[in-house]
Amino acid sequence: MSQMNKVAAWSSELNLICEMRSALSHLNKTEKKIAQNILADPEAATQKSIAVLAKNSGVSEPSVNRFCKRFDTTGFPDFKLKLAKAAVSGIWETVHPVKPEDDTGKYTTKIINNTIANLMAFKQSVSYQQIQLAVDALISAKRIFIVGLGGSSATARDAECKFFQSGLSACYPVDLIMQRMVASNYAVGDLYFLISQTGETKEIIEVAELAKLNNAPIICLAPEMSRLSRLSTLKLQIVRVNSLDRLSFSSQATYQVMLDILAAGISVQKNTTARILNKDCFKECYKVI
Amino acid sequence: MSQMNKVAAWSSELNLICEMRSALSHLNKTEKKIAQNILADPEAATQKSIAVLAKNSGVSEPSVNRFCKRFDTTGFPDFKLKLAKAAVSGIWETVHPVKPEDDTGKYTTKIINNTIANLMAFKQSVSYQQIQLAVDALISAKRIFIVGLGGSSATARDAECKFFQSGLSACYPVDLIMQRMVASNYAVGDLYFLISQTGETKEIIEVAELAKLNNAPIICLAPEMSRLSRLSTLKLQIVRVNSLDRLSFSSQATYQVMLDILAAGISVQKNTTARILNKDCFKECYKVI
DNA sequence: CTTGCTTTGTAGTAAAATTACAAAAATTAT
DNA sequence: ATAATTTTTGTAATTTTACTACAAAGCAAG
Repeated sequence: MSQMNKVAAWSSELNLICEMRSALSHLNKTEKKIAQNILADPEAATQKSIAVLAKNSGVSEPSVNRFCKRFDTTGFPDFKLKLAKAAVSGIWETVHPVKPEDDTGKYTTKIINNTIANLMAFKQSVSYQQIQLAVDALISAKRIFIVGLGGSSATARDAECKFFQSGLSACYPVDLIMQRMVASNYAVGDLYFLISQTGETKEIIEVAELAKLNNAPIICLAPEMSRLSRLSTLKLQIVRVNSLDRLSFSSQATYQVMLDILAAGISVQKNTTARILNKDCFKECYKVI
Repeated sequence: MSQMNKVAAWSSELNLICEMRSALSHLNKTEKKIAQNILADPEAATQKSIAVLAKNSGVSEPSVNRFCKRFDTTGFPDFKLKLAKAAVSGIWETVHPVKPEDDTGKYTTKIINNTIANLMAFKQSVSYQQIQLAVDALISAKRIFIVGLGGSSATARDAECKFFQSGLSACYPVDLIMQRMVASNYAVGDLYFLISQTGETKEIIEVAELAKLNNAPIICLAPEMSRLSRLSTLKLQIVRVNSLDRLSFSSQATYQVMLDILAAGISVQKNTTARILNKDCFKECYKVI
């Protein structure tokens, strides 16, 4: 009974999963068994019957039932319902690393959830002002040169397509020598758009330094506090949820969304008729998408 | 029974509430009574028992049960669970188009939300079995040729990087002539990985047809029911939340996440030590990321 | 060691959901 | 128009699931 009130007092929090996690240390052994079993995979727990859950946790059914009631639910079915809701809204709370023993379903959902988590973090940290400035700079530039190496080369190519589609003159030189050439031959109206997931790769820093020599404007898409970031005039910083191994998810999806945002901004800012015209013109050359 | 199949076919959509709403016009009167009763207050419906819901709707209990099963749930409790989730997801129910009058903050959050909605839909519709098959096929292939055009060229490049990073022999021929050459010179052990956002672009269909002539295995990353999809031996289908203008968000992020999943699958499946070795070897050549 | 209190499990009960089957409605063919 | 067939809906029985009452086990204080 004393336990009951204690736990009930925390139930004002956001969601069941949070509650359970924070209550964990205050629970007795039977309750802890149940809680840990549920927290190990809340999504899966919502599919189980009270009998299965009890057996899996190594406790009796009434213990599970009592456990549920402690978290101000009317019983097991109600608990499952609230758990399901919490699992949906709480995907981005924690990032789950992919493990070697994960089966297809496990690693698939983990990666999707991790990517969503990353996007949520991005949403909270993104600076509208920086985006606005970037859009202005991109629109007013005569030529945009995009550089990205390794894993970011795909992102660079994507940027080229999207900017071009929005009616800008964008170019992504593929090889390193061309990139250096482009960086050293700055002309007024040029803009460099540099992409890096680390912000530390030697070759892209070189490109930035070359551009810097001519006081060229540089927009970077890179982690904050990176070397590339420091060399740039305008920083579009990407926060990382946390540094997991490369398996668990890539942050490229977030980069791509940033490009979508810039493209939208460009199109919105230029008047709409012009945009449609440009889009159609582009269709002719490329058979878009 | 005929109805059953019809409705089940739509169930690849985002969430139960959307599904019900869009199915509404195709339901018969008994089903419609139930659907309207639930849609009037989905949140409340999750609290009711099948008996109450049946009575409120003026139908029998088994009718409610049958109704639930039409929406690919295992029964009433499962239906309630999915309904609860759908009711929570709130923001993701509808995808918001970017409008010309939107300010920076508006279109930024819209695009992020839309992308998340798309990922959620993807998560619900993705077939683990297909992923498993694709991973198997990729691992056992001697050479993998990737083709993507226009907007998908960036995705193709990304696939090349990711597969390569996982220790596979992947190649993305950039120009069309090379792509055709590669497609017509199939050798045993080759695998074609074709990417298209429409699945209808003439040139990629050509590539698929060339490969098909030699009975080559083709994996496609394309919308379901597209021409490219029909030509492929293994289909990794991407569901679109709905077809908004290209401004509101791109589906490329979802494609990229699919690649992340495949890469993870490959790495998990091959033994871990080999993976790390390959990664390091790759680092030498490329200075990864 | 015993008493009193708390916690946990067993067994029985109640409720909820599902299935099998039959009746009714709707559709089709004659 | 009506008989025959198919589809849809409801009734009743069954099964599953969750809950309650109570008893046994564990624990703390005297």
